[in-house]
Amino acid sequence: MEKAVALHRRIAPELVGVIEDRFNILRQIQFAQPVGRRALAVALDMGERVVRAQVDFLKAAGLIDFTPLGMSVTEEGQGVLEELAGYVRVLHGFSALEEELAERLGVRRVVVTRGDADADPASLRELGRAAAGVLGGYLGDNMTVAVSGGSTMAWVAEAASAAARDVTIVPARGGLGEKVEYQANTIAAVMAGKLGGRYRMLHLPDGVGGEALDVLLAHDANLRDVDELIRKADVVLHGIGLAEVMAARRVIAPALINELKARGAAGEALGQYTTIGGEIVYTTDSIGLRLDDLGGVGRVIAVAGGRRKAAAIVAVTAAGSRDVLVTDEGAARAIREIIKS
Amino acid sequence: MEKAVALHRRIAPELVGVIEDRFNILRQIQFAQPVGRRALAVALDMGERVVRAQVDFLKAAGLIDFTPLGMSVTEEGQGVLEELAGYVRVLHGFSALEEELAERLGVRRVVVTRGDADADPASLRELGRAAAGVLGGYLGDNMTVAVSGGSTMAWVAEAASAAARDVTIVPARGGLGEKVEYQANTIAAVMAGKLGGRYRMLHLPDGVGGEALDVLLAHDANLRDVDELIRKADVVLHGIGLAEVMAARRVIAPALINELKARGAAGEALGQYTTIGGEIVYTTDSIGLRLDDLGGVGRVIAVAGGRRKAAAIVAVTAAGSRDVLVTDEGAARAIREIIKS
DNA sequence: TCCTCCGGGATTATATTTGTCCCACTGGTA
DNA sequence: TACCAGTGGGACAAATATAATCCCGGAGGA
Repeated sequence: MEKAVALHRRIAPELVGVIEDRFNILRQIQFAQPVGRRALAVALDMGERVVRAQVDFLKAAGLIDFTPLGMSVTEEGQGVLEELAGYVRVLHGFSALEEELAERLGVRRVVVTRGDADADPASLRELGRAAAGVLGGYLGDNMTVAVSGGSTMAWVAEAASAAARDVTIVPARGGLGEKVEYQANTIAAVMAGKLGGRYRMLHLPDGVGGEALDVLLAHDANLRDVDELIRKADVVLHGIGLAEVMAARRVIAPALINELKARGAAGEALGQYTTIGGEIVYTTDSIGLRLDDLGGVGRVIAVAGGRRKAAAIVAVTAAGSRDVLVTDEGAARAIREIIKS
Repeated sequence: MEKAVALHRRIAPELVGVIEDRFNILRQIQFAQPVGRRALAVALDMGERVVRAQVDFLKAAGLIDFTPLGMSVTEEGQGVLEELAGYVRVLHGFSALEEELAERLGVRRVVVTRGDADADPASLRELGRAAAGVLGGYLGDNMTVAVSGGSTMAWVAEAASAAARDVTIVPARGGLGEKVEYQANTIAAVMAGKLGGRYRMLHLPDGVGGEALDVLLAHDANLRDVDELIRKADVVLHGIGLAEVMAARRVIAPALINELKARGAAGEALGQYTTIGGEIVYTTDSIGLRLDDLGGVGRVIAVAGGRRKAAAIVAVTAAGSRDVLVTDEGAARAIREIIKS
């Protein structure tokens, strides 16, 4: 059954709603039988004509009977209803989870994909595809997109496809010295390629702060230019990291790790470390967007998968990423466990 | 998977159509990749725009890739394709069976329902519903429908629902003295009630033939009237009986049974017994339609289920019932075994 | 070099869905 | 008895989705 549902979601997602509608109608009829078309429409908050179309179908399928007193489910309909309940439960699994997480995390929208990035790295591909789809939905002509680094974001860039013209991709924040293919600059370039747009780079060494940063900004027009572009981005797409993992990559690792641990940092995003309660406890020196400074930008889309990242996701969404969260089933279920308590 | 497929067929038949289309397109792409939209449309015998809509969907779902050389299936698409193949195989089970039987039996159309009437009498209900649906498809205003007797036909009558106005239901042939609820007269009346039409009766005692029949016809205007109506029927709906079972019900049973056995009678319909080769070996005395005399009427729909009836179905379709056969899975598979040899 | 076929865009024609009435009828109620 | 609320069914215009049929610039192959 699960296999069939997964296949259904994959190959004909537009018909998920049809099955849901018919299930709801059938259930409502069973609940209130004998009931009329109009009463049904009111109870289900659907148009009378829509209800009618579905109800005519159910009648033709022999699942309900029409009498002058109203409609009632047949014996066969009863049987189908029970089987359908199981199907819809599976079908609904994710959307229920999505709604629950959206509410509990205070995020506008949550998208859950199948799998668990920790258990099966291949599911990152699907996560990336889903995030790319969300991005496509928000993208318009001449927009600017700011992207962070990370392996997850690399998959998003890979899966992106053109949905608008003349987009500009910029790194969301100054560089973090890791594998080049996971750096924000690289990801911006790859994504620009996939989207058929332009990209700008942010050549900023790691760990530059204070006066040094001021000097750099004063002398580098390009840097100022890109920084300005970033702050006006229409869409920000960022990954979420585990605090300890991200900290371990930095030059000042030992000292930083201890400090973060002492302060209870759980997640990292856009150069800032935050506790599970949403308190920001450390900010790396750089330019560009910070997690606590997303006021000037448009939509913010966070992407992260794998159950190990659950706490980090909770932390980052609590601290500021308020629009869309794209995650996977493994992380989603772990998040639910966390926020339950 | 089987359960889900059955559920889909029941609750969202349009879903299976969509899935089939997308499966066919995906398979065709895999077969001919890289291939263009137009070439696909020709190969699949579909409109270019239709192919395009589906292909756009498959692209958005990440199952195929577009390149200037044409479309090709992605790795993910490959996986989905394999799962889909399993789904469609289950789905197609019946329609493949239907087509095979239609061809081998020389019948225009075969409809197979789930179950086996012998193993599970409840499946007769579904058989009846399917037959009623077929009937509804052929029915028009002011038409005349001739129906035979039998328990199967009783279910058909029960499941009938109005699809046209001013229909007249008549018994297809003079009475056979059995349970009143299975007599053609009764069934005509029930069906007329369900269809909101009129019915005519054929009050003819069993086993009346020769001179006695002539005398009756000469004196009974109603009889002549109904007989004429029957011969111009637009749709004939009849059951199929096992030769030995039907013969056993008759008054002259012992002698008749032996004779039929000697002549190799397998099936009975409309008062005539026929061998599996289609040769009619005995005709009961009565008026109305005979199996070998369906020239003047419109569509002929035969309804019978249960694997024990397989040979009888083969016999009757061979003898003359040439339009539609509605049967169940049990009978259908048994028929396939018979006609294979 | 041409020439075919590719994906994508655009426009028009056609179906389908949807909202919104009305109608005749039925069962319960005053 | 006469009503009345609620039923399924019918009808029709408006809105929307779908389909047919072009055309276009461009990439590969001959």
